[in-house]
Amino acid sequence: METSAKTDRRIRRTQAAITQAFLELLSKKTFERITINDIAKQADVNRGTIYLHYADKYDLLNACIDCHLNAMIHSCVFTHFTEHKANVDEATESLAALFHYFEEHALFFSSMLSCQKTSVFRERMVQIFASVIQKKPITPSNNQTIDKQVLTQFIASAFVGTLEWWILNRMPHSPEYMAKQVWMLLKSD
Amino acid sequence: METSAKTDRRIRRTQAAITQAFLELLSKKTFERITINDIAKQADVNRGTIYLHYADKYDLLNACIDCHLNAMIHSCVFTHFTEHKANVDEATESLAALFHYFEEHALFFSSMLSCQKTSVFRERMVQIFASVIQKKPITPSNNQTIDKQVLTQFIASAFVGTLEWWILNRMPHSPEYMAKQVWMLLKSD
DNA sequence: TTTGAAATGTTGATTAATCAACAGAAACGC
DNA sequence: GCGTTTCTGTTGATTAATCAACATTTCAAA
Repeated sequence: METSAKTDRRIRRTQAAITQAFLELLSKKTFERITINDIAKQADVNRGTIYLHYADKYDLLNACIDCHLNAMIHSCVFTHFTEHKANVDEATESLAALFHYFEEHALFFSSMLSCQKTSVFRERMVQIFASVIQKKPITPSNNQTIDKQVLTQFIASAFVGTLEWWILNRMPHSPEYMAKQVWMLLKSD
Repeated sequence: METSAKTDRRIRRTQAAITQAFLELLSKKTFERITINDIAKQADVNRGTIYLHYADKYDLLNACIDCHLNAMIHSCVFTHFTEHKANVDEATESLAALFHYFEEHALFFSSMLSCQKTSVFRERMVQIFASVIQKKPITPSNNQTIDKQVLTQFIASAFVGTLEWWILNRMPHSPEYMAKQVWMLLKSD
């Protein structure tokens, strides 16, 4: 992803404006009711310009999902809690950071999770978490005959499902509390 | 000032970005210490682009002054307090709105007033207030042999001086209080 | 159903912004 | 003082964004 290194400043600016405008609109309207005209007006960009970057609003949606999931992963020092040395403090801090990211962008995630494309978005969430988890040597303990892939999918699904529940139920607990709870559950595996 | 009607969207955007960046920088550094590079970086604009719109940073400063003084005049329903029917409530409300505008943009005005170009900025302030006052039929009462121009200059100077004192002394009174006081003084003339 | 308004996606010509490179001026530390 | 760095203002070639216009399509209301 050699993004911002050499890309023209105008491209960076307009893409940022478009995606931000799109997210702003997503906090007011549902995805289906958002038009290209709306986005262009909100982003202060010519309507035709949007088509220079995205085929249609579905393409834009996917790009936004990519961007956001990527930002989410990078927002927390996510690598910590999959390391051998299971430093409890570091791990829960990382998890809390992740929950904080969700809290901060709750509008986006709840929009994504509550619209028709729920399953698509959930699948992509699980996928990206699974790929992150898979990169790290997980669960040195309890190494009975448990398939690594199965375990990865198991953890990722549990994680995403918990996040989804937390977001859609308007975050009934604090990020720190959730981080603690999830960490305890992860350790027991 | 047929500004936004037909001007290219890109011009509007970049000029807005540049002037806003300039104001943001003015709240941190003094004018003399601000470089074109700083402005370009803050505005996320190529350095050369600035020269497409402004000859140098002094030209930019003047343009910003124009813009800000214009916005200030239009921010309050300023016409009220120069009308015949001296509705006290409306007048003080307008004045309070004006003081509120100053309070909100105190950083800009204090930067302008406390730098070397104090006199230039003050003169322009007096000038614009005088032109606004002059447009309206003022002081129907007490119409002794008082030259209208003299009166205009008198009021404008008093007004600007009071604003300047208020800003540079870190706004020791509330906008409402100042509006009341100034209105009482204006009525006595 | 028909009509009218708004959204879509695309086109070509035009314009603004970018980038890299330049030479000269000012500012800074040694 | 001198050398280094940074800022300045300008250049020309290149690219991205704009605008107006177009034919379709969608959609809501008469």
